[in-house]
Amino acid sequence: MATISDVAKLSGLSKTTVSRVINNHPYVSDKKREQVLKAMKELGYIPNPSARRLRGQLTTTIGVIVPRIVNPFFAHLINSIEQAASEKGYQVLIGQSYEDKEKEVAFLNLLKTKQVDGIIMTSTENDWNVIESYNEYGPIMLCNDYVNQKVAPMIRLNQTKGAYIGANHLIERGHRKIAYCTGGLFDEQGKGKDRNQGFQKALSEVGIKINPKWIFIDQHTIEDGKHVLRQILEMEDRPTAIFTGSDEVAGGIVIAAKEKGLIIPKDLAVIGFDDQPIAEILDPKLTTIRQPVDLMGEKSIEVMIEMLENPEMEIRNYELPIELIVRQST
Amino acid sequence: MATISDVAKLSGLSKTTVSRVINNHPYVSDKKREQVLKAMKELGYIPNPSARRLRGQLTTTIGVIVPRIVNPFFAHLINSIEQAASEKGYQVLIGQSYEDKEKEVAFLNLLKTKQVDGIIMTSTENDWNVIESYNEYGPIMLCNDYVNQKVAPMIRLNQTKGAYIGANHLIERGHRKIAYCTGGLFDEQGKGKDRNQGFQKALSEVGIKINPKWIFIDQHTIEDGKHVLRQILEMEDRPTAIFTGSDEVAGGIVIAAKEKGLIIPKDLAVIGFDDQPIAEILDPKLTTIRQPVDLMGEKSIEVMIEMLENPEMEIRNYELPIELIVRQST
DNA sequence: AAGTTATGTGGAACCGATACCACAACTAGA
DNA sequence: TCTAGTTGTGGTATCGGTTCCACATAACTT
Repeated sequence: MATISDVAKLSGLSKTTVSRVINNHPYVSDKKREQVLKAMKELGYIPNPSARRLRGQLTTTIGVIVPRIVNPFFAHLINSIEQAASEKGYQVLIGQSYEDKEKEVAFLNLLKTKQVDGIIMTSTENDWNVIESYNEYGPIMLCNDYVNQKVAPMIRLNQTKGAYIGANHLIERGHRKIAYCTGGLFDEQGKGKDRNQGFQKALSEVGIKINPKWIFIDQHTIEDGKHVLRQILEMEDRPTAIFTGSDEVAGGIVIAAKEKGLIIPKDLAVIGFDDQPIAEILDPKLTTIRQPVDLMGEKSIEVMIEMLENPEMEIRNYELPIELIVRQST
Repeated sequence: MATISDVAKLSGLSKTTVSRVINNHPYVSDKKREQVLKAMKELGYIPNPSARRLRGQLTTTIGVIVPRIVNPFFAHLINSIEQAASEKGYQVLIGQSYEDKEKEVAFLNLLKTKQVDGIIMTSTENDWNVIESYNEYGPIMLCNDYVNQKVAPMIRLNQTKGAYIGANHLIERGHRKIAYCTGGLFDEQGKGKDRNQGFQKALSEVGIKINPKWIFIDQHTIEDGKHVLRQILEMEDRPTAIFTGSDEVAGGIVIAAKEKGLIIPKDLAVIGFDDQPIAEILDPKLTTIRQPVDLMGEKSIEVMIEMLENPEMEIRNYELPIELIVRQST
């Protein structure tokens, strides 16, 4: 592998001049610039990122933490972040936390060792005070998930509103016995709590009391959804509609319901969250709450680069529109 | 951020000794090892990977190229590779080629600059002679996709057999008018060609001639599948069954067919490929050919590490089982 | 007892880039 | 014409590790 010294030697110039050409510094004559460029091409030279990272500050790499890429929502989010980043000349380093605190910390350490310039977190496992301690090594921001303190820039959706319009839609369809599936455990802060609030608000506004038996927590996958439906079938007093925190769980419910001979939405109305591809694949197609993934990615990169260029930037939240997509499952 | 010198100073020893402790070298007395460990903990020291990469050889990082992570098949493949890698103490660096030759080359360059120890390619965009030129900088292997020369270790499935058993299944169900969707263009080598052969073999064995009007190339997405169905509907002489190169295309066909009032499998039998989650979500559930993603990931890492440890290793192919999953769409 | 070999430690060069500093040459203003 | 500023170039220290080499001491051989 050719090094900067090889290029310097071949072009008959110094390493400094070569470095200036690489980095588009001023004060290099056109003639020597040409010489360097020619030598670089001839040798197939590529600067060694390790050396640059070690010496310089900027790595032009942004880290993105997701819980798991097999979740299509996050796959699409990564995708949109990467697209936006590459337009700005940044690379993206993907890390999966697998919902594990230690894995998350391991990834945050990339900031310490200057492997990435900044980190976009799409989920948080550790408490904020743990994460915060890494902030001195580089900017950290949140996209999708959030904490309810103004500690870092956040790209967020109004989850309260999302859950509210979803629940409201069910109420407008005439339902009063509404079940609720959430991904989090009890979620003292962040997405889960806000959705809970939106859901509760919609119901209490029309005087519906929530039946605690119809609350399902820690539901994530299609399998979880199937299991929820089975539980519902065993109840004497069954809900007529169900609000879920993800299209996958909703999908599981729809699939299992059909297997058991239920008609959707007549026997059970189901509403999802995210507007993932699965929502259109299901039969009946899923009514869901759309999260604008592409916008989220774009905005994240925009804000991240702003932070990188101006570390003293004011911390603020960016709220993106959330929208109800009515299809056939309600 | 603490450096090795800080640790050396605090423990009252030399950088050399600290380095030996980090790397588990012999010839360090227990007493000094303890001192170093204590100092490391006290400072929250983490070795800087850039510095290690720059000087040393090993990066304990393996690169994986996929076309795009939003394709669930590849998301799962990455996932299984990452799981296996992390068990062996390796990290994984994910690169998306977006089916673009230049992006693929850019990723291969990580090998040149010692950012990764080796690369696992799950798809190939460039000709092998382009890719081969990077082989001198580190091991390259193929997983999923392959070329028909014994140039690099390959983890592959017998695609010919896969297509053969799929087509055969349709024939056994009584179909003689069978359409064919493939992902590749004309695919002079690799997966596409082998599948074509398997498909042709099954048909010609029972004396069926292929109708060129029923061959659809370059089909990848759900949308593509919908489009294929519309084309079929416009034909005077329609196929009664269709073999597709991916569950997504098959899914699109199923969805569009239902919209047009066709009954599957009565009016049209559909068979997919990959056994992705979508196969079980669809209604009717998709008959498909399963690729053992978890096995593929495990085996890839096993072989990659073997290559890293023994560069002179014999090049061979590893064939994994492929299997027909019969559900409701045929 | 003298000569090997095994064990333990530190100094310093080195990996490949960047950036500070010194200096040369040229341009412009007074 | 002289000083001050602009433009262009190279030498060298530096980033944070690893590794070669020299050297010291302890443990075995004959």
